[in-house]
Amino acid sequence: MSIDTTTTMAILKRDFYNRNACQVARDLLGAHLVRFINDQRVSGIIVETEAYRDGDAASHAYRGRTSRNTPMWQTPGISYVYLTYGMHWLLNAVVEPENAPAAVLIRAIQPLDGLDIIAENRYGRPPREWTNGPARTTMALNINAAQNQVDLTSQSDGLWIESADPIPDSDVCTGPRIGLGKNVPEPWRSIPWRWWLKDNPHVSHISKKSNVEPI
DNA sequence: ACGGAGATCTTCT
DNA sequence: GAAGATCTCCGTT
Repeated sequence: MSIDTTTTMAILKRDFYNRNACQVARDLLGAHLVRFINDQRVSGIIVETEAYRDGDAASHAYRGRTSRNTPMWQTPGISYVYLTYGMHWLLNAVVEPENAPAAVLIRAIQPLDGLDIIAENRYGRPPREWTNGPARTTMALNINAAQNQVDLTSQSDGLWIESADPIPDSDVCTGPRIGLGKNVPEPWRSIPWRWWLKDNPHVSHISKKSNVEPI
């Protein structure tokens, strides 16, 4: 789909995040993930997300609160950044009311501003592979442990999300979440809690093996 | 284009 | 001690 990038942006407020993770994941499609690096704006359009909810066996929060997953219980609208596979940082937005552990994983963006910085951060890779995955996205935007538990509703920490033109349902696809452990039981294993923009070339490469169905 | 394996280390059992 | 909300490289088609 083509995307209008001339819209006037507004930073998403806490109320936006204080909702069911599935609704937030759906509505984050098309929003702009923005990072400030060396006084330069680096951003991308969110094109793929996943929801993780309370009681969800695939969620980090499922077996209770630990030092790592504590942000999931905290104020909606903060970040939850964690290290996976010993080497990759993944960015989540914490959602739902405080004490209801839930988050939305940002799985892919379409590069928008600061392409020179993104190219530098993803040196040697073709543009198509700059941000088409959750760890590729954090590498492109210099996101790591320093961005854990920052306030996404404020510019003060150099990482926030802005609203843009709403995406119609006809341009949204859903499917099962990617990369879940093989011991994750049904219905969580195949529940369609991943959302992406139809035909967008920047969705995560690893997800392209999975099924593709419109809402 | 696709598939398999290694990388690498924190977190929790 | 094992398992990850993954990426990259290197093989083969």
